[in-house]
Amino acid sequence: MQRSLPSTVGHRSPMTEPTPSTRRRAPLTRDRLLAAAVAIVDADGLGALTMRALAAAVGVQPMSLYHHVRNKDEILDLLVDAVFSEIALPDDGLPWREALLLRTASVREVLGRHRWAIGLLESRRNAGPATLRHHDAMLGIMRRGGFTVSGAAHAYALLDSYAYGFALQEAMLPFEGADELSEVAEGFAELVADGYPYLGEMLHQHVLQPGYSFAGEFEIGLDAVLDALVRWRTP
Amino acid sequence: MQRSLPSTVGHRSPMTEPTPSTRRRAPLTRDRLLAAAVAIVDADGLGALTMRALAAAVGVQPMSLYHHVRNKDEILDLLVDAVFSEIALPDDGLPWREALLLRTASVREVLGRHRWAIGLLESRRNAGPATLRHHDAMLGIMRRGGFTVSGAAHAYALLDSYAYGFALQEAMLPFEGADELSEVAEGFAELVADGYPYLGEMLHQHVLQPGYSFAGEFEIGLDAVLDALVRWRTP
DNA sequence: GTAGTACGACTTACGTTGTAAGGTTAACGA
DNA sequence: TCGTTAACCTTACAACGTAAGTCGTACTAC
Repeated sequence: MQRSLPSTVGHRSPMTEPTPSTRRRAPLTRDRLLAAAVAIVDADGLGALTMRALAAAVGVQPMSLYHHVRNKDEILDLLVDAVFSEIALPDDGLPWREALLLRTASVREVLGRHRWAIGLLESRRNAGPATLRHHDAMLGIMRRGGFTVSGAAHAYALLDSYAYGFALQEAMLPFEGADELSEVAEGFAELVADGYPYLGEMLHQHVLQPGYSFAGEFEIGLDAVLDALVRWRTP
Repeated sequence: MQRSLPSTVGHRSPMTEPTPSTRRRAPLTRDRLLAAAVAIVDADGLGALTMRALAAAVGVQPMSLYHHVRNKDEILDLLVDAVFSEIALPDDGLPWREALLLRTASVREVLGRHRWAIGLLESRRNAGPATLRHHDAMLGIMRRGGFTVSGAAHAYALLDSYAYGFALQEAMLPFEGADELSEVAEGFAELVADGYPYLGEMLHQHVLQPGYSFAGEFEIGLDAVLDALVRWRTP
């Protein structure tokens, strides 16, 4: 803003020379937007994803983003779809149990890599193309694996409930990694002594044992879930 | 600071007569705050819970809230703990399977009643007293039911993954109730025809059948999960 | 009584957010 | 040459969380 006008805002800047770089850069696509958005949330969490920050990341002014997405909500939808597109879908040839195991482990891996994703899932109702493709492929694996239609519905609901819920619990953990765990555990110790006997037992006889990690519970539970699915296959 | 300085903003309002009502109302407690907060989010969702809205609901100015809570985050922690305190904990005398079934159904019921809760869980790392009490009671049920310590850990992780994940999936559904469902389904029909054969099959042969509701999947999956737990009991 | 003090409310103000409204420029088709 | 259009920019606004400070009241201690 410059000196001339004293009081009025003077929306007239000296038009900071058309910034030749502005004119020559690639014209910004939804894909570039999305990639930048993923980078931001991966690095600094969902809270860091503001329209201004995103604009800065791709080198434009905030309002320019609205030429490529309807609003911030649409960006969040794109993020969710991007997450689904990262989940590995096993080869068609694999036996159903192995296929489901691989892809469900992939769900956990992807949700762990993008720890913001679980929080987004809850609020999104608009499934994107990658999401639909993913669900269709999963149903295909189960149908070809001998599950009835309603059986596949039951199995899929159970499997994904487990995967999402596990990821959610990991996000809720008050610690991250073994060192933080022992910190938290110490603080708990006395608190637990009076009033929470079973939590204390769990803490000392299981959680604080060497080699423990909550992540390890995942395969144990997944194995049990997969075993449970057979009831919905045609005999 | 007082009158002398002329140019400063003059923080001096004519002191709108002490509002006798102000002086006579009950002096606002964390509990009243919490109740008002729950009412707001139940009615209009998490987005409607602003410090200003909450203040208005309890009849004070926004900043007065900070005498009772450290910041908004603490309110969210209180909300989560309030949710846990609503989950029914069955009598000690019940057989473990029945007890786990009842309380897990209660989890779903409570998370369904407060549909904002799942979204909050993910971001909260500070377990409140009701939460700790709840976990302790659950572990107690399992330990007395014959589960080993590590077995109880496995079982609890699986059971809650299922419960949370199911609630999360319910929150993700693009429809709510049977009528909205058929709306969405119609829009899907052609989209599904080309490209998503298994989704189409599921839609027509299962989801669109009379009497279908995703909620019904809950007990089906829960039964399977409970069956799977026995492997972690002492023989 | 009267002074001291702490509590619980209030006011003001700041920086940040998403985005509505409209302006400017470069490229293109006629 | 002159629209038209796409992509970008500027300004402005209401709503947010909350820092900082003010003030009336009620409970104490003398």
